Amino acid sequence: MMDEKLKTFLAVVRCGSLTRAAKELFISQPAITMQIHKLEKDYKETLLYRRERGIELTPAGKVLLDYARRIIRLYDEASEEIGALSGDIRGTIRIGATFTIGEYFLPSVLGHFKDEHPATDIILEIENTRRVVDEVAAGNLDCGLVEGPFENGLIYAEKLIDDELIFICSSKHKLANAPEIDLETLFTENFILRESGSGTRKVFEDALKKAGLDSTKLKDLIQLNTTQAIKSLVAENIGVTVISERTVRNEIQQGILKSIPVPSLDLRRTFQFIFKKDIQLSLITRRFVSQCRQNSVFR
Amino acid sequence: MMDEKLKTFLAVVRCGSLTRAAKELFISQPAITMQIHKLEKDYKETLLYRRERGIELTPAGKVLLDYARRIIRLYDEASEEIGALSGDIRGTIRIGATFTIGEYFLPSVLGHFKDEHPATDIILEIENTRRVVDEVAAGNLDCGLVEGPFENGLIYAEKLIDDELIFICSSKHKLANAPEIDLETLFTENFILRESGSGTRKVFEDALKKAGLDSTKLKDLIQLNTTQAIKSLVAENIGVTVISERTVRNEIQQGILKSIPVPSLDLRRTFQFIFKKDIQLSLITRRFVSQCRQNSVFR
DNA sequence: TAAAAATACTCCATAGGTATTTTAT
DNA sequence: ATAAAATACCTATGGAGTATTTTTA
Repeated sequence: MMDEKLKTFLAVVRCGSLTRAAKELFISQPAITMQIHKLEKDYKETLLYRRERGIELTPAGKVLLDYARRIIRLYDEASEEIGALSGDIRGTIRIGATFTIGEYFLPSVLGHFKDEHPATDIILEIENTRRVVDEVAAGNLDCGLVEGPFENGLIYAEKLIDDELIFICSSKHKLANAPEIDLETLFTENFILRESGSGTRKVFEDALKKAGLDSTKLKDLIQLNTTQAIKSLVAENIGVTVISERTVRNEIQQGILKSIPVPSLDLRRTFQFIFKKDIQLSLITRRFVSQCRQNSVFR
Repeated sequence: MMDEKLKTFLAVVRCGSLTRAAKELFISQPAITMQIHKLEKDYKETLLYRRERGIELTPAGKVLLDYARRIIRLYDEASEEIGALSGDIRGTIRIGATFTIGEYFLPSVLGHFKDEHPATDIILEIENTRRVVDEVAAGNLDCGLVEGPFENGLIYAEKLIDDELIFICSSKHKLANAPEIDLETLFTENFILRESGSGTRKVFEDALKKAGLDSTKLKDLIQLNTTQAIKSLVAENIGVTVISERTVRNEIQQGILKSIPVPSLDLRRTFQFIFKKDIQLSLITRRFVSQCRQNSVFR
């Protein structure tokens, strides 16, 4: 089970000698020799230079070492995951997220996750991108969800989704079927926005600031603290708003809400999952990651 | 070699029956039964519901199926890669890249790649992000390098680096030690830029356009078609320029060039490697990807 | 020449084969 | 009733052990 030959190969590399590996694995040294010979016969390449004091890897050995580690890791993860099928998964997961993702997207994911894994403890730390990246790199967090660019050689990043804020109005609004509109014209409309400090509001204000504009110019501001309430008010044609595209995709398809095209503003950002490179993720972390990938808020 | 039991399990799932799998693998049906029983004993879980017409996977079977595929894929890749160590790698790699990456970053990578793998054919298609994404998703390209956000469920994306354009001047320039500067002030300086159509120029003009500004306002424009020449002119204090940060990192560290902080403009983008999901990359593609990850232009 | 790896030889566990029975619908 | 899977039983391969020789710096 689980490819004893590859495990032996890993032990030999780790120990630097067949004899020491034999002691570590509690089998005889000739058994080790045989297993390595079998691998060398299978791959038709010498894997080890036999030196007087221990061994050294050949180029083929180096390639196999990399693959052997990944293969054995998968075997381990498979066992662990199948073993965890019966019985609750226990343990703690430490997640880092930026404000936008942590407050806006994660609550529903964490709800589902806690339902399915009631015996786990979840620690969510909301910080800015730089802090999340640093904490993941330092090993203080199991994974992170960030949207900004960052530089850190210890981090492996995988794109989750792109998020885009769009301007919307009711289908009865006078801008409902308008062609492209500039920001000055749009700013004369009544705006309904999330409160200051909300993720969405922050994305919007940051983009305005980057474009050299001032959000205080917005007219007759109505503030609400839920996306749903804002959508309802916009649908009632009380005003317009800026909102994450994926939260209104259905309403737009049904014709209840309309998107207002504003070409001069870029409100897109890429949500990324980040992990510490070369670290084996815990079972519970892998579960969380796979739930995020499947969750509808990230599709 | 290569875990016959897992291969048998995959064949059984593929065929939907032990008997059919036995025929496909040219071994007896009881042999298949035994191998599956061994797996079930190892993992202490039933893997298959035995139905009258063929089999169905249990939850544990589904988990193992996923891992078995990944494990067998790694075994295949290991064999292929070790086999390729002696003798040139042959074949064709079709790479898609955006203008910015394809013209600006890839040439040096492709140079090295062709040196190390002279027997390969490289097809580089330079298109916009949307086209590259679509062609990779359609299977017409082996991989893609893009910098923009995109939406496509068939695509797996992995961050490569973040690229940032910065404004620079000579250390003798009057802005060399200035604090934050707004764009209007900066635009009164002599600008030295790449020609229209260059990747860097396009990033810059796009960002200006997004910020509602006009690049034609730039004063006394000098145009050159190489980054090196621009760096030399800026160092000679002939003017200022906007340039990819990583191409001047050394000169800034040595104090030859200075970065001019302009807070109102965001010139960052994330370079991403993209692949078609659930497709096994060819050996040559994997080699190219690993060379890109290691190449200094992406660090 | 001394430590480490390879070989020689024996033994037994296990994987595979054929023939047959049991199971599930 | 019948197709498919499980079991019984036999054989042979190969992996592990001990004892010993060969290799390498």
